[in-house]
Amino acid sequence: MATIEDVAKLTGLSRTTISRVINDHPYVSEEKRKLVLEAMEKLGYVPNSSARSLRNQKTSILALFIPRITNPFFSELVEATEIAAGEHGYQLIICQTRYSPEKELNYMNLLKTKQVDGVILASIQNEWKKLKPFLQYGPIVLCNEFDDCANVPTVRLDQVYGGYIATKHLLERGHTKIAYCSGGYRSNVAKSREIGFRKALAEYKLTFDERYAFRDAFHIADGKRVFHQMMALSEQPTAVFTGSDEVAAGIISEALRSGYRIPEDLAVVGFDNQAITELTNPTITTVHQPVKQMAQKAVDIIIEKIQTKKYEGKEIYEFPLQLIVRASTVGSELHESEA
Amino acid sequence: MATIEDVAKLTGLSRTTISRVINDHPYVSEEKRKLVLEAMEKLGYVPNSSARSLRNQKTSILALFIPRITNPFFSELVEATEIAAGEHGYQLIICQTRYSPEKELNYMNLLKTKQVDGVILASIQNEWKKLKPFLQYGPIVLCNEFDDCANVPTVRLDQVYGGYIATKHLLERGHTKIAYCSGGYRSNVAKSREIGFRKALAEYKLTFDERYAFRDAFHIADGKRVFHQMMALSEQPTAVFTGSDEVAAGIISEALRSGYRIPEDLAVVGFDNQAITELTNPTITTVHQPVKQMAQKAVDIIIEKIQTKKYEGKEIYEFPLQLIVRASTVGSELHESEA
DNA sequence: CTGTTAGCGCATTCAT
DNA sequence: ATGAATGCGCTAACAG
Repeated sequence: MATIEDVAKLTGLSRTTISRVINDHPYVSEEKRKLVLEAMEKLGYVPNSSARSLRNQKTSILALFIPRITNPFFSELVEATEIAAGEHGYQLIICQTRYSPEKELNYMNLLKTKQVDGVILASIQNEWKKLKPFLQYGPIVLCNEFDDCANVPTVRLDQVYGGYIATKHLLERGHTKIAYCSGGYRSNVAKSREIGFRKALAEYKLTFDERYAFRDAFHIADGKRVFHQMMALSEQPTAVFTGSDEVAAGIISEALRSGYRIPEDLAVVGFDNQAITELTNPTITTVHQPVKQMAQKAVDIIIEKIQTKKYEGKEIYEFPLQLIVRASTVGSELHESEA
Repeated sequence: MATIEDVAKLTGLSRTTISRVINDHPYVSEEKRKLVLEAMEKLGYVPNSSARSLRNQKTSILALFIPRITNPFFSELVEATEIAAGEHGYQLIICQTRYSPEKELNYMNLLKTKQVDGVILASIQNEWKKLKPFLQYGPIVLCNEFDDCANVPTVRLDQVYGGYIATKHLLERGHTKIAYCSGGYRSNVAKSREIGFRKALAEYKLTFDERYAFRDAFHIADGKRVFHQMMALSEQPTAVFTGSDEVAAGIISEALRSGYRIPEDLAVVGFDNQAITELTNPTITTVHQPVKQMAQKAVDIIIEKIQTKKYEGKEIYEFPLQLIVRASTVGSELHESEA
C-alpha cells in the first residue's frame, strides 16, 4: 500500500507538497502538480482514511438512527439520507435501535469515540437528558422524531396537522365513531397526531373515546389484530385513523376477509403514502410525508453544525403534510387529493 | 477530549499499561487495572477510533452494496446484515449503487482508502475484472448476486431451483401459456431463474416464447405496465412468473382493475415472500428466500477473511428456496406450502 | 508485571 | 513556491 512518503520519493519532492496537491492547496506550481498526479496514478496511491481522520479530527461519516429499516417509512428516509450525505462527500452508518434504549445509548458512543462526525436521530428511545451529554462530542440533529426538551436542531413534519386533516376528512364524511390507532407510546410523533385527532373531534363536538384507542400498532399483523379488537366492541367504530399504511392495510385485509365492506362498513385512513396504498383494493386514503425534503434538510444542517462546531441551540424546521384521498374512505365516488 | 495520555498522567502509569487494560491484555495487576478503570471513568475517557484504526490498520466497518434500499428485499438484507455485523462489533456503511456502474466503482474506493475492512456485494453493476483489482485492498464477498468469474466467497440462493419450482407449480395447474417477467438483464440471479423457468417448461415439452418475456420489471408500476403489454398480445398468457412480489402485486392490482379474475383469468406467482403477499386480495403465491441466513453467513465469512487476510479463492455457500402457495395461483381451493 | 521508544499516514506550522 | 519538523492518539516491540 503506497503512502504519501512513496509519492514523495518517486517525485523527489517533500511529503508536504504531495499533501498540498491532495488537498488542492494553492502555491503549488502547475509543473510539480502534474508530476505528483502522475506519480500518484503510477503508484495507485490513495490517501489513507484513518490517517486523515486522525489528523483532521473528522471522519466524513454520519450515523442515522432508526428503529428498523424494514419499516418502509424508514427505508425511504435512509435512501434519501444516504443520497444527501453522499452529495456532501459523507458516508452513512445505519444504526437500528430496534426500539431499545440500551442499543440507542450504545450506538451513541460512535459519536464519543469519534467514529462519526454527527448523529441524526430519526427515532428517540431515551429521555433527552440521557442523550444530551453526547452533545459535547459532536452534533445531534433530530429528524422526524422530536423532543421538546432537546436543545438541538430539529427537522420535522407538522404531525398535529396530519392527525387533524386525516380525522377531519372522516368527520366530513359523516363519521362520529372513529377509532384511533397509532404506534408507540413514547413517540412525540404519535402524540402529536393524537392531538390533531382530538382537535378535529372537538371541532365536531365529539369527545375522545379511550375504548377506541389502540396505541400499540406498528405492523400489518397489528392491524389485523386491531381490526378484531374493534369489531369485538359493543359499539363498533365506523371509521379508523391509523399511524401507518401498513397497519391500515392489515385492517383492510382482515376486514375484507371477514366480509366487511371498505369503506361502507369501515372507513380507513393510513399514514405515509407508501406504495401499498395503491395496491390494495380499495386503495388507501393516507397522509403524504415529504421524507426526501426532510432528510435533505437534516443532512444540510448537520453538516453546517459540523463545520461551525456549534452544536447546541434549538432550531425547528417544519414541513407540511398532505392528505391523499383514495378509495378506503370515499368508496367508488369521485375522489381527489386535498391540500 | 481525554486521551490515553491523560489517563496515564492521572494514574501515574504509562500509556502502555492503559492500553493494556483497554485491550484486555493479560499481565496487568488487578490493582492497577482497577485504578485505570476508575481514572477512565472519571475522565470520561474513551479510545479514539481513528487513532486505533490507523494503528491497527482496521476500522471495524463493513460496506454493503445494494441497488436501492427501498426495495423490500434489500431492506430485509440490510436489516439482517446490520444485526449480524453488530454482533461481531462491526458497523455497517450503506452503499446504494442505484444500478450505476460508476457509483459502484466509486464506492469501491472505500476499500482502497481503508475506510472499511471489507465489502459485501449484494448486487453487481460491473464486470468482475473491473472489481477484482480492489481485492488487493481487502476482502470482497458476494451475497445474493454472483458472478461465475469471481474468485471470492459467494453466499447465494439456488435461483435456478426457485425459477423451476415456481414455474412447475404453474405447469402442474395446467397452464401452458406462461409469461416470464424479471428485473435486470445483467443480473445472474435473474438469469438463473430464467434457466429454471426454461427447465420446467422443457419438462412439459414447452418452448420458451420470447413474446411472453419481459425482462425490465422492477417495481409496482412495471407490473402494471407489463399486465397491459401481456393483454395486448394476440395470444394472452394464462399465467405469469415474476421476479418480485412488488411486480406481481402490480400485475394483480391492474388485472383486477381491468375486470380480470385472479387466478381464473391469470395466475400470478411472485418472488421474495414479502409482507404484501398476504395483504393483497388474492394473496400471492411466491418463493421464500432465507435472507437472514444468507446475510449472517456473508458476515461470518467476510470477518473470517478479514482475520486471515486471505481474500482470493472461490467458495460457494448456497441456501435453498421454498415455494409458498397462496391464492393468486390456486383460487379458493385448499392451498398449502410445498417444499 | 510495567515502562520506553518508535511509528501507523497525514496535514500543518514555521521556516526559507 | 517548497521543505523540515512536529504531533494527531494509539499499540507493539523490546527492555527490564
